[in-house]
Amino acid sequence: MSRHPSTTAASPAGDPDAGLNPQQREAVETLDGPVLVIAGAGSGKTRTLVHRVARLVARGTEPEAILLLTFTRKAASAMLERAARLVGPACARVAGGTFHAFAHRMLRVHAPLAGYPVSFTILDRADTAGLLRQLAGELGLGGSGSRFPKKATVAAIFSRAANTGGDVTAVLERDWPHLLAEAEGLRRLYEAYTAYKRAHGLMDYDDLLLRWCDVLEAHPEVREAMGRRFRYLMVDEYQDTNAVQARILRLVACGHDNVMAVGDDAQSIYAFRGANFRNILDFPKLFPGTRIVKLERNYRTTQPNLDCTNAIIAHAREKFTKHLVADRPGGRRPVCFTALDELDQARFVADRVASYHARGVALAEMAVLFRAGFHSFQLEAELNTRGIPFTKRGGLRLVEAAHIKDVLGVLRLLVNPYDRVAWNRVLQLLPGVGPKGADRVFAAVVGAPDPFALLEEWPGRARWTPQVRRLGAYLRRLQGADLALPAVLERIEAWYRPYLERRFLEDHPRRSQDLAQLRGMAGRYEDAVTLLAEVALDPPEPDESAGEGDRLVLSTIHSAKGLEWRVVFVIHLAEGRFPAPSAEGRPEDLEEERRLFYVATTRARDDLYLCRPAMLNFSGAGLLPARPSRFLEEIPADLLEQVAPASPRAGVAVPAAAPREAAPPPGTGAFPPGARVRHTIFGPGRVLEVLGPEKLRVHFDVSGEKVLNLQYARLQRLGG
DNA sequence: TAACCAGCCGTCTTA
DNA sequence: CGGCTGGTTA
Repeated sequence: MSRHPSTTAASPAGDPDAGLNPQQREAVETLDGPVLVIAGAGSGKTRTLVHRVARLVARGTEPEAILLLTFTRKAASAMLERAARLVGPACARVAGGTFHAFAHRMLRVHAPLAGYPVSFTILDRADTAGLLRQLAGELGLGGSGSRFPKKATVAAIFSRAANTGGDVTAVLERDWPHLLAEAEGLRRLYEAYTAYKRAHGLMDYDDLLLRWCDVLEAHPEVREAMGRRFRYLMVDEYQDTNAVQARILRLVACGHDNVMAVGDDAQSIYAFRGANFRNILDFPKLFPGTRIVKLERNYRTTQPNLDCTNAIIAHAREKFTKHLVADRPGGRRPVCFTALDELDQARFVADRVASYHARGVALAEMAVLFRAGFHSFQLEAELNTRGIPFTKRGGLRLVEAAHIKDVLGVLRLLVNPYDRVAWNRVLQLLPGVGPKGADRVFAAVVGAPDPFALLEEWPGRARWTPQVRRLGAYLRRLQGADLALPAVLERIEAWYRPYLERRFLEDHPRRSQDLAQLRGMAGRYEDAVTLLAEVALDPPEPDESAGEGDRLVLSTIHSAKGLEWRVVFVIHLAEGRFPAPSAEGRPEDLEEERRLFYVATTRARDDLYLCRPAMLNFSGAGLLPARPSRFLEEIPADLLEQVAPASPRAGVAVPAAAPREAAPPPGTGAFPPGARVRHTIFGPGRVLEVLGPEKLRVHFDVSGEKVLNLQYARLQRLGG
């Protein structure tokens, strides 16, 4: 590579790095060797990464030799576009994407080294749940009325086990002690699940990273080739990586150690997915000689907003001490709005949005953020009635809908005719075929050299035999037709239409629009394998192709990571909503909830609104007074401008006393016999008997009967 | 014995 | 809206 002195990086417009502060410059100019950038929110870390890419290219580094790993593929391409504007179109050739996409791309070549076929299939969450259900059934676990945990829990346990060496019992002891009674069954299921995936060419999200890591560890020639191919590695959002990702990074950087990791420990919000923000602390151990750079100047927002966000993170138990100082002058205090209820909150947001819009702020420059996907339902309704266009990020996605999965299931069979999850789905579309019938057909498919031909000559005498034969013939013809991807999808849709109409009597027109959209996206991908991987790893958002025009952004906080808007509303800042009830009683989870609140509030450039409804609709229990979120109460009152509803709406009582008084610690009166409840450790259950003013006998779905003392027990009322 | 259907329950975040 | 349950049907 050429070695221009770094200070003379060429640019027609003079110094392209003008305007960078000394810390950013230091990060940009340290081109060789390991660098760790601890960056505060809004400190211009994207800008820093962009300039470093530009600097590398300007001094003659081949763009293909630079690998930029970011949280989403979109973040990578946005950065590369900016870099291209800075030094030229060559930057577009920089390799970039998520760890999972990178691992997938590499495994499409090297999968056989990990004992997998090159045409393996990726299992998403629902696929995993379905497979676990089947395997549990085969092992005689988890029948109705048993105490076996829910599939989502099982999947979480297995994910953690896979990432920590495969010891299910150890994981249970640490994180799910109340499930230790099921350890034996879970261990058997884990082994069956692992063996099954390997035997049938299926990988879940963890496998993509783990198998790629295995290949790198066992094959020095592969990792040396990686080291030669990618000379410069950059990782954004490093606080959200897990131990396996750190190992992959270590292995891919072999031979040069030119790695820059950028992250903010205060914004670590993916622990539930195995991310560990202590990774940041360990980076210097992984890469000896690491240079550490801190970015503490904030360019995004104003001092009053920053005072508020600093106050939030000051309560974090564990943190690097970073005190952000705003670069921008002026600004006003964030507004804390106490709404009567959820409708009032929705109206307030819609009013303000409309008035900003009238004053010239584009809708797309404003965002409403919330903890969970369903928290925005009422607001969506309000926006619809007022005709304010919006787009929603996070929550349920196009590719998770049943009809899309049906169509993709057929595509998966064409790619991998031994994909059990796909067979299951497709076979059960046939009227009369249920789980048992699908199992029987699949059992024969496993040993068949040509599964489609086998179906064509299906010998069974069941009523649905002709349908199975027709399906086999159809699949064989489709496979032989050798069509381009959009044409294949068109054929699948035509075949699927009768089933669609049968299955979704009410709303098949809407669903078939989704299918058309899927077909439209298919043109972008070269083959089915790529489409399926993209859909699993980086689900395309339907709105970005169809969403012309100016739209307000509604987003979960997780999906808002790394983005910013002029005006930000955070809604549902009430106990019971935020922090998430499931974090109750788990100090580590509560810390993560606080960091999540921090991420939300640091998205605002100009105006920040913190909204809390004083009354909330709790499922089953009805409308109840809700205390403000504990995180809201941690902010010193003088840092916020308090706003209450102008006039109470008719028919809605405003709780007169402070809401904290309005909801005393619930006595047994809140839990009558028969009520559905949830306990932080024992999970859901039903009240059997009230034994005293503070004592209840409860039957828990998973762990059976317990006597609880309400003075200590954290019990939550559910519907029912 | 397996599939189907109606009704009920509860909803966290995600590559 | 989707997953689960329990009763009904072929």
